[in-house]
Amino acid sequence: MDKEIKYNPTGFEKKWPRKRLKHSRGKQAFNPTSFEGKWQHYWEKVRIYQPDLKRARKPFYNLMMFPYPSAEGLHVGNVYAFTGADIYGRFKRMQGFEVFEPIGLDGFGIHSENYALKVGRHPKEQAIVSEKNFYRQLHATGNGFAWENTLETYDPNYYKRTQWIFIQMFKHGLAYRKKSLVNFCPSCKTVLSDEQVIDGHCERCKSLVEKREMEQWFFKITAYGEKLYQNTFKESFKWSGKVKVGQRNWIGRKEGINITYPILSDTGPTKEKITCFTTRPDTNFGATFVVVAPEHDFVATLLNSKLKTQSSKLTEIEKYVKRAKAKSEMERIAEGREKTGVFTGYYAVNQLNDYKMPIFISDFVLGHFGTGAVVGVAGHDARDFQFANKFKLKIIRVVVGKNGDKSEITREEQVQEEEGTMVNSEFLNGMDIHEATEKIMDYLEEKGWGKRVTTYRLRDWCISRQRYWGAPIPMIYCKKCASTAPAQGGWYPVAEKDLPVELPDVSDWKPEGTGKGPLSKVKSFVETKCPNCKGPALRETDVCDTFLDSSWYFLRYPSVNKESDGKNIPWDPDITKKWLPVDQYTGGAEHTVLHLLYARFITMALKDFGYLDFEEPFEQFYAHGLIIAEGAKMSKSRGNVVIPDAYINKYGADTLRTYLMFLGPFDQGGDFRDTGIAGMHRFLNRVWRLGSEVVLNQSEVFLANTSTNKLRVTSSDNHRAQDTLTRSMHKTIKEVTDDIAALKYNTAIAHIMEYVNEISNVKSQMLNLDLIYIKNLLLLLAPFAPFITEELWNNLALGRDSIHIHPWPSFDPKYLKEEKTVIIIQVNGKLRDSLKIASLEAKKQQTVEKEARKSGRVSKYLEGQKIKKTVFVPGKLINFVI
RNA sequence: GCCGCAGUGUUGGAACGGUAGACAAGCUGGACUUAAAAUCCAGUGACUUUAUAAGUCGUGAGAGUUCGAAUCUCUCCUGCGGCACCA
Repeated sequence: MDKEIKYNPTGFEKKWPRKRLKHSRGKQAFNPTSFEGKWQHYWEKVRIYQPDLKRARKPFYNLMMFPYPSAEGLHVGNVYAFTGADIYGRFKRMQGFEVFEPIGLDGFGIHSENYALKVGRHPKEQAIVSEKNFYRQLHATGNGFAWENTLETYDPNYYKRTQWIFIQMFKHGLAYRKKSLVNFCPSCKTVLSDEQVIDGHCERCKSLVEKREMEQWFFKITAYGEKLYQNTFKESFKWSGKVKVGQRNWIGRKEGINITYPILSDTGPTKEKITCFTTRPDTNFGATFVVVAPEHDFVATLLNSKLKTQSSKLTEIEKYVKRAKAKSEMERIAEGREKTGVFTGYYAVNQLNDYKMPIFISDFVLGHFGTGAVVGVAGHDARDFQFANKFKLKIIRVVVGKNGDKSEITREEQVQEEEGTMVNSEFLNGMDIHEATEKIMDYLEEKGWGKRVTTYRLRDWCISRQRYWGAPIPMIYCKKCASTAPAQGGWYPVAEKDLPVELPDVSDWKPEGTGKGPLSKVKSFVETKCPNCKGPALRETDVCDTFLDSSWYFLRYPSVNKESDGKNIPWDPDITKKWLPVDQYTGGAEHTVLHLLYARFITMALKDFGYLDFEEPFEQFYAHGLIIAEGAKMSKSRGNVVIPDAYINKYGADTLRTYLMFLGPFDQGGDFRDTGIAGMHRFLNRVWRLGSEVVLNQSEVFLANTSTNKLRVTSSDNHRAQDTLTRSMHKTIKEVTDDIAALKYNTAIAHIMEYVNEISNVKSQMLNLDLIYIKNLLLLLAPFAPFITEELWNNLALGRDSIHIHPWPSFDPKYLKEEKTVIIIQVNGKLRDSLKIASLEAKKQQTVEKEARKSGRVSKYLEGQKIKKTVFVPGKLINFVI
């Protein structure tokens, strides 16, 4: 316990604060606006939130997801997220860690550009306006940000490094161009990544996404699928459970087997083969058909007549494939699950039983999953059944479930997808499906008909955007080199010394949807020299997905003020070694498969390139909850977006912060209400009044007992009250410390409130209130309400330095032990009475039992009854079973 | 359909298998005030009642484990979030 409670005018004057203590006898009204600005300014001036990045001994990197600035500014959801993260950082700082808590703006990208479009301003001009507004608000919320390390993704000094990362990806073969069906948002007029398509709609503007065949830049995230998946199971990977599960689901790892079947025509064997991926090879004796996706190579083989097909059949196939490819996402959804397809005229041979399985083409099979071909087992897969039913294909039962039903499968409800025992499967008969799966896989591999494989749902990250407001992709295309060195494809990265490829300042920046970005119209930008042959060449005119900007920003923050160009990498290696990986990352769960996956991928890649020595960027990730308003998610269209400014002006940032944290558990969010915030303001006002009752004596400072019956307080009253309060204080320190460590802010605040109530209760029995009680109250409250605690700390001259760098209070366990313990008395598990006895006695069954029987409330139940059993929990309860 | 999370007073929410409803909000009554605000005090799960006291019920529904269940197990219902024609 800190003993420094005496007022020390000399030490106090020297360093902190400059303002002279006012011996305010009269109560000052609680007026947060009168001091919040002052402290924010002062904290920055004396740099209490600015750790020594080079020399820190106990570094703690406390990161929160930076906001995308747009629109009207920060909303209360941002304040919620940042406050929750900040409280943890402040707690760590007071525990002696050198906490680095940076903030910046994710201002590049479609979100900000769409807003600029809406308000009719150039994105660059809008960025200046937004930046100012966001930083003003972020200052006002009272977070302990390292303001000397801000970054903005649209700053050329930042995005030149984003471009550098692109180049490294290209050089290491992880960035490539590919023509394929991509997601296209007709409203944003650009392509999107799979992760940015939510339920077939654009993640940003909610428009229905179309499929278009276009050539785009991709990042080979699939190369890291296995690692991205496996790392989530490591014990050191301390992330919110649902985010972990979300990542795993998105990656969609599946173990199975690729089975290769020879292809027959009507006339006999061909040289062709077809490979199907399945996770259920155990059912393969029941396979009766094969379906391939319209994009499958086999279809091409038919269309280019490598394999002969009747001309009428060929026309039919051509028609089907054309229609399937033209189908938009919208039409697919509209069609539901109704199965369509066309028979190819060829058969695949199931070599297990020589069954001739007709080969169909159908768009329910996805070209990009597995091998793009599936083997149909209609009896044990609902989709296969639907298909077989429609095309009148044979259905064979090979598994009998728990219900023992061995009948023929003729209706969809009978399809047996669960556990069971094998039948009609020769050497597998009688085995359970898991045993059979292993057995058949061994068999197929032995025969050379199949090979065990792992597949992933995850697909490569489409990085190109046909927009203006982003980092230009730093690539150059040379037609001449494309013909002389076709292996390179004619694409060369911009020389690193020429970075950044600056985004030209143009007036014609709006997206057109032609498949090319606005930069393609800027001749002076497009025309350049080939880095290879020095001849005329053309720049790439697409810009990077904004998620690339945010996939590495945490690497940059600690190095913001270091040029670190000696090593030619975007961060200082020594500083990075000291601060990374991030110790604690806090953000919204909506980024489960977007930002978090990309950031992990980029980090892994950079590690493999040798630029980093860790592969997971965030040791701990905490997903906070969502703040809703009037029972619904905040959105502009609903008109229920809560802007914090008015509340900060009216009640102060402390009230808003503490109120938000008191709403409920931090990972659950809550509903924002005006009545609740007024209640929190009342609480802080009580704290304020407690702290304002200061009286200076000659050598001592204490809180005067203002109660009217002070004269009647005896010294034994005083002693007893002191004792009660001391116990309460130590208990509160323990509870609040434990709760903050577990991010249980709502209960931490409740415990502080209880403590304040306790002070109020016993105050009238005390001659004066020792300052230690107030001091610890302020320390516990400091992470939640940084301004009011600092102001009172200063007014009461409680320390030489800011409260926010004062050591966190500790508790003495000896005060946690109560002298008397309450023992619960139960009869048959029902509460009948309670007993307050000395703690030592409470551990002895004999004494407790004797005392318990004395109780009238208990004895009336025990009378005339035989006690079968007595359960005694020392120090807790006694239960008579009759 | 699959996976995850949740369901407790009027409301937000507390409760290592051991006093359900901490702490708040709201409401009711009272004190102070010319009045209001602010502040302070008291009450506030439902029901029975002989009502300053005693008792019964009560944590989405039902079963189970246990001396004892909001908490553990199973089945079901509802809500939220994620994935979804993924083989």
